[in-house]
Amino acid sequence: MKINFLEQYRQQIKCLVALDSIIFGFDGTDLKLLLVKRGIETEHDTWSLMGGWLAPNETLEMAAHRIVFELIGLENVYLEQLGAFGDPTRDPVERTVSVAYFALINVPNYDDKIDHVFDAAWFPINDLPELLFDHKEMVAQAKEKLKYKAAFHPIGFELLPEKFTLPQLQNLYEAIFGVTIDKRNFSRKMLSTNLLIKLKEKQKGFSKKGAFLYKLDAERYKQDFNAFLNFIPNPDI
Amino acid sequence: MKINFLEQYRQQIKCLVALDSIIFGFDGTDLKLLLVKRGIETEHDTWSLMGGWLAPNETLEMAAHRIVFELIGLENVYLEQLGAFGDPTRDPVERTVSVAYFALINVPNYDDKIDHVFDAAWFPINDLPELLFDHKEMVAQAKEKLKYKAAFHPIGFELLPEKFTLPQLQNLYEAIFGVTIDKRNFSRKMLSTNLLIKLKEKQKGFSKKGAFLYKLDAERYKQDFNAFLNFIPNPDI
DNA sequence: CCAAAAGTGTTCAACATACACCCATGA
DNA sequence: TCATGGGTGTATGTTGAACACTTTTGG
Repeated sequence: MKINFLEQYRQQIKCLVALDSIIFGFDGTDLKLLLVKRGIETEHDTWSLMGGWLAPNETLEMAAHRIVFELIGLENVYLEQLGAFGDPTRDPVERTVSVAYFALINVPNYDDKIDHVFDAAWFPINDLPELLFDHKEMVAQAKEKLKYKAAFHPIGFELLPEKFTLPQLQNLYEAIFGVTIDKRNFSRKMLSTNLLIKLKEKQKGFSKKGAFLYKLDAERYKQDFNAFLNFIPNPDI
Repeated sequence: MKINFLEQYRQQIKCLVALDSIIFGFDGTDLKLLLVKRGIETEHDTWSLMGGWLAPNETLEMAAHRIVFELIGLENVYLEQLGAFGDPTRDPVERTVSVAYFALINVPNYDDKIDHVFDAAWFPINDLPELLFDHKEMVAQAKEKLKYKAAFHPIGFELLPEKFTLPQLQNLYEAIFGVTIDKRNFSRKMLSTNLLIKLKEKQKGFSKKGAFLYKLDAERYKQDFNAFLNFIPNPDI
């Protein structure tokens, strides 16, 4: 039973290891997904997640960060692993195991950068084009995971600019969970977490009255990784 | 920017792809983990998760099932992906990306099979030996994920025999979440799900009075993948 | 008869939900 | 002045949490 252990390693197949990132963005109203046009001949009209290859001496997470940076110039985005996708038929060119990550960014904050990237565009989360390989399945899983996490953790704030209004925050949660929420109940519940600091300024230009801006209480945000909301309607993962 | 796409594939490094399974078991009282002694010379005294290599033409999940079957003879276990672990230093022999799965089984149901497997043993979940590579981290993440899932889904039942008592079920939840639960509140909440069918038999031999046995309502169990319990005390994942 | 585990109800507090009107402003 | 979106309070039902005694029976 016990064979030479180097032999055991030598006999095994090796796979290409790819990284694909599902990048969620929020523009204050709608939840969106950032896609790129695949730069290879056979699939040059197909939209795709941000993908690239694992390099020697980097961790999976480092690779995911590097690829997002190389493709669209974004650094320090919130990235979290979704899982590995390894169906032998998923990439017709060669057997590839892809590790998917999802990222959360605020659209207006980065718009100038992304605008200059050729063949990258935001799509409404519920109206996506055809996607490469098994990327559709990856997106579906990422949406579910986002729901789950957002129900218990304040990760939703990663999607917002530094200063935001309560109606924006409510739009975000409604987009994530695909529900409508009573604004009175929403504001009471949200403010009761004490994670928000009300500013003196108002957002101008969108509504006539203007809405008060809030920012995160950075201290509490770091410590309070407890269950804090309960908007999750039907956690099916 | 657009280079030949086959060239793009050819330039990349390839990695070994391993699968490691975290196998949780429950014996009616304690939550346990199934480990094997690593069968290679350099590490022959180190305990390890159930691991093996990805074969050509199988999916990741098929491979994980095959490996669990080959090592301990178990089929049709509940398996769910935990994620990929790819630190370049995690396996000192050669660069390996490992995809971890966790499994839930009922200990007494399979004890006869596992007893005959050389170098496999159950360990209490809170008293584990040193583990190979990054397996300790994998176990830690699996415990967190188990908490999360068990809070919303009836997956806990995978760990129980077909017939079980309410005190057993309560022990299980207490072991998963590391808390104590009031038995009156527990039984009321659990029975209110209508997922349990009370049998006429009692469990004999453990307590003097004997406890009524229950079984799952298979119909409802399949449909009712909704939030159904709320024992989750502090979901930190 | 006694030790050990099983079983069972009530009260109180906290939270979720439902619901409607006035305010501020730009056009 | 009016249309649009922002902001606020209350009442009701549900749910979670805390809490102690009786029952059964093997040893």
